[in-house]
Amino acid sequence: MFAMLDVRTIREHPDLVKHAVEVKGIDLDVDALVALEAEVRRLRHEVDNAMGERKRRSKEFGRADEATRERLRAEQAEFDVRLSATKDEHAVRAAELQDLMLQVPGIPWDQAPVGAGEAENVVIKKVGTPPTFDFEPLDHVTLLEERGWAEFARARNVSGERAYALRGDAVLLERAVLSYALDLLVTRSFTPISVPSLVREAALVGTGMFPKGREETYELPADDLFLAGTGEVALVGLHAGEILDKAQLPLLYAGISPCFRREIGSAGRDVRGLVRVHQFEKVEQFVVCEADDAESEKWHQALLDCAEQLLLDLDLAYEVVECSTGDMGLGKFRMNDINTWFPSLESFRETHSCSTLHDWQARRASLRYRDTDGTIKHAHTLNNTAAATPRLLVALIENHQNADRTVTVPPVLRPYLQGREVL
RNA sequence: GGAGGCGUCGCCUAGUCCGGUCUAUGGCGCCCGCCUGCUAAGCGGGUUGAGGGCUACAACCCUCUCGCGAGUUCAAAUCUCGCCGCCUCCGCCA
Repeated sequence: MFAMLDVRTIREHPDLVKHAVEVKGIDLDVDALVALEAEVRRLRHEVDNAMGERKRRSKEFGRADEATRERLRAEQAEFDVRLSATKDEHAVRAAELQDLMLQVPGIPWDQAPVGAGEAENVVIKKVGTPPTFDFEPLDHVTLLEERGWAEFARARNVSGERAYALRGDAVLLERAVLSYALDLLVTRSFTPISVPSLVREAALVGTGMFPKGREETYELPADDLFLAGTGEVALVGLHAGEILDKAQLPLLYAGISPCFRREIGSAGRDVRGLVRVHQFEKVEQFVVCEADDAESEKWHQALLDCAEQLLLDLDLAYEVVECSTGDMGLGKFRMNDINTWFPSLESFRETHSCSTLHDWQARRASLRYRDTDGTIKHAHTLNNTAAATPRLLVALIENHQNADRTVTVPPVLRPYLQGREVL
């Protein structure tokens, strides 16, 4: 049974949910949900009692003689008609409830800026300065093409819009960034893990991607599978349905996987180059920790810090944004985007997104743990990008380009490129 | 793609052929208590999960839960079908 909030919480504190619905701009009738929940509970109770009755009758049948059995069979047939009618109604109403429950938002952080969307996000930190060039800098598409580092036209002939093929040093640089990100996380005790991109629907519902993000997701109907837009889907899915021991927490994963997004909602936007593509590589930070506000806050900061460290190491200017309630999405408690400077866009663009989901996602995926006192609780989950390429690659080559069309390699990446200082 | 085997309450396991006191057996582990200079052993009890009644998140009671779902039946761990997963072999293949 999926549930984003405990039904009890919704039942007993509908105002909390209503408030979340309002600030997140969600179309959901909480009163109707509460009423439906009561109805489902009533029907369930009715079914439970009838099942008990049926059980007793069945036992009586076993002890009865043949004449009595005939009578009991007849009675039971009549009884079953009513029981199955109630059962059917319960099933229908429970399914309706389920649909609504999947739309119940997580309660956002009380200090998150309230607003309808991205416009209300607040920049809370700026680090580094965008580079100034004493020559006319190129945008990444021109630079990549001049250096023979990418195929766009040819790739699009093969695979359609937003397709690309990296070539030569661009491939090596991409590999270097991803390797560096993975290694950075490993030094911080994250377990590197490669996860499937091909996932079942249940995994997408469990993460919270579905039902809302359905049209954003590639579907493979012949196999009842989907292409995940992020490694988070499989990372949550790995432990879905489990009851972990508290001693196993926190789980720290550095997940690596190809990611696929249809970009239906942004058709026509960023169609040039590598900023927004359908297929990309990502190293993802993912944490499962105990259900404690201070603990998940701690990990939120840790995930943010890893991403910031990476950008510092890559010598890129960035800003950290406190995302508004309308921008953060259905399940999130808190979201901080990190926007990195893109010279050709003359602006900061999202390269990382750090989210705390509290137990919202864990409830959906039924990811629980046994606490030291023996009680079973839903864990908290968090995630953040570590490095997503090729978008991050764009920032790297645009920011570090030189007048002679070479690109300076940040020192931390040189060990992954045979020590080369420029490409 | 083909053939076969298997999935029981943390782990292992009895039960499945011949449906009903299975409110699922036993062991290990774990928890509580007793005993005991300490520890171990021994003894007694507890130990799947979900929802509900009641409501103090205690006790007690009810329903569901033997991979998941549906079917047959008065009655399903047990019979039938579908799905999921694991194992073995054959074929094909990075």
